[in-house]
Amino acid sequence: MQNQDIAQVFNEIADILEIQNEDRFRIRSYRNAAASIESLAEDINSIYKKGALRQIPAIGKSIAEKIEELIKTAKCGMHQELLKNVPRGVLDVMRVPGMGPKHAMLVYKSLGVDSMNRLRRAAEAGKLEALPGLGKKSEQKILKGIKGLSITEGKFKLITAYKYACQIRDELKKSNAIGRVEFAGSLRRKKELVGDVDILVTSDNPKAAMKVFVKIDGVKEVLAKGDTKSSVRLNCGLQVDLRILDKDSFGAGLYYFTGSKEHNVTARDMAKKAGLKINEYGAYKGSRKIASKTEEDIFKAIGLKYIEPELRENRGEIQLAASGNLPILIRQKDLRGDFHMHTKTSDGKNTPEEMAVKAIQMGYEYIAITDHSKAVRIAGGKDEKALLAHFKNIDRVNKKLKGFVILKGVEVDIKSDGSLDLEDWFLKECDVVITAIHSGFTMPSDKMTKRIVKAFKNKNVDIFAHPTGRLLKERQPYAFDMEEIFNVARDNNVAMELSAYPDRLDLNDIHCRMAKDMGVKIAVGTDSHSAKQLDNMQWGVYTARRGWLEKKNVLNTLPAREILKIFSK
DNA sequence: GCCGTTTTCGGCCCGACTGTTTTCAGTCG
Repeated sequence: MQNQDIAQVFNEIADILEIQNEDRFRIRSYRNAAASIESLAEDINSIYKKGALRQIPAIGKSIAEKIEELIKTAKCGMHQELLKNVPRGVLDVMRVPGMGPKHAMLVYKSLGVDSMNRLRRAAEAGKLEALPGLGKKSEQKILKGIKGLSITEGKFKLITAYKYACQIRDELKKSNAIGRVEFAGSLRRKKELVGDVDILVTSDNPKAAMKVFVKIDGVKEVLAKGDTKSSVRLNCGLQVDLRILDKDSFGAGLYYFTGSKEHNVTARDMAKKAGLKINEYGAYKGSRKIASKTEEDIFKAIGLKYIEPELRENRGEIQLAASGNLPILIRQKDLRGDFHMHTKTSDGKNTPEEMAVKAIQMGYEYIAITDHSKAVRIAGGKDEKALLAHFKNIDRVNKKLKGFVILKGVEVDIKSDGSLDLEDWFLKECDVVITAIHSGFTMPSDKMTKRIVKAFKNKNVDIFAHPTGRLLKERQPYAFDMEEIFNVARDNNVAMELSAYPDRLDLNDIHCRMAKDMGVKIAVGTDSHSAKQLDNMQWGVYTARRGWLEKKNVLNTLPAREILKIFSK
């Protein structure tokens, strides 16, 4: 049982308790526990072995016992009992927008609806309309909701959501009815996947502003329209919410709607204990408003240092903001180079020189060119001899460049037995050796761990690229023991890559934080296959910031001569 | 069910929108 599996059990328990109309605070406890487990960096099995379950936030006696039961038996008695009353299909039904616990129970009890299919059939047959509390409009909304689920499968990659959000922002800015425009929600926190886009604006004429919003090009349907809030769905399936805020309380609203929900709850709770109150209109002492204009004002009023949006996940940031010990997050301008990219020598589109020109424009001092090794044939991987010729070419380009250097590197494949795809004598010639897995993704965790450890023991290896191999919304990460790999990486001076490639973002935020805590260095690389893709660095920086990384944790903040010293080991 | 620098008992965030109602419940973020 992995962290995610256990979190899911507690979420299902919460769902069923909600359907059964149980005490809402008890329900929240299970939800909090699930969220807490999901955001753990460490494997919960090893926490259990250390006897430290109770030290996890939101885990008390009762839930700790259930975790133990799940680890030992892969089942939880209470969960099984609850599922006897409410089939799992009823929980699926709750994923439909507009179907909450009350309606789910209603359609189950009265119509026997226990699956998404049955819900669709009941709605199509007009059976929902007749139920108390539901009507024709609800039925239509539910039908639409079911369709929407299958189209979008929920979430969008950050880069995709950002692209749409920027288009809408630019349209809104053209209108006279709209003043300031800001993003909020998970988009502003730069989560790797975004469920919907939140946009906040000021307006002297809210009615006109809402009219502009719902008529923007690309809007497929209007889900809700009010004086302060409207929601639309775009043709691509993405939901966009617009909220109109007062100028005087914009900061309070921005803070509130940026979330996360868990962060807000903890911050409000803390404010409350200090005799204050915060809501989306301001911070209050009694009935007197003491701050509202900017986020900075709100933080100051409740006695906190400013918390960057990427940190607002209730992972300890509020406590550190209170004591003034927040990390100073890395910024893109701290980066002096990019370690991971391909050229025409393997599967890239540009030459080393073209890559260098773009990198110089970006203000970098160096790049490493790291083409594929021969085993990755599909990507035009090359052998030692071809790569040496390619290095000679890089030498020629380097002579032309002033104050900039191209490091000679390779992305060498780790074969299934853990050996590397190129000879040691060649790897010694390289300035930078990246290693990565490109095949045999399905081997069991212990075998995969051994495979990676063996590769790390090769003294020439500097960086482990896209460590988990996951592709967002496409491919699950392959299994290995992250804690052991981090230990071996630290002891052998191997850096872990944070791939800025927008489909990868690998390591993710939680693993970045774990690496930082364990003293493992991170190298942010774009894995670019064209000069233009070097711009993808921003997505890596966002994930690094979500992972609490500071300048000192990231290798490519160092000048080239220090990098060469470290990589020569 | 969890939690504790006012508490081991008594709290636990709260406002907007919708649809179905005749003053509000359900859902959402």
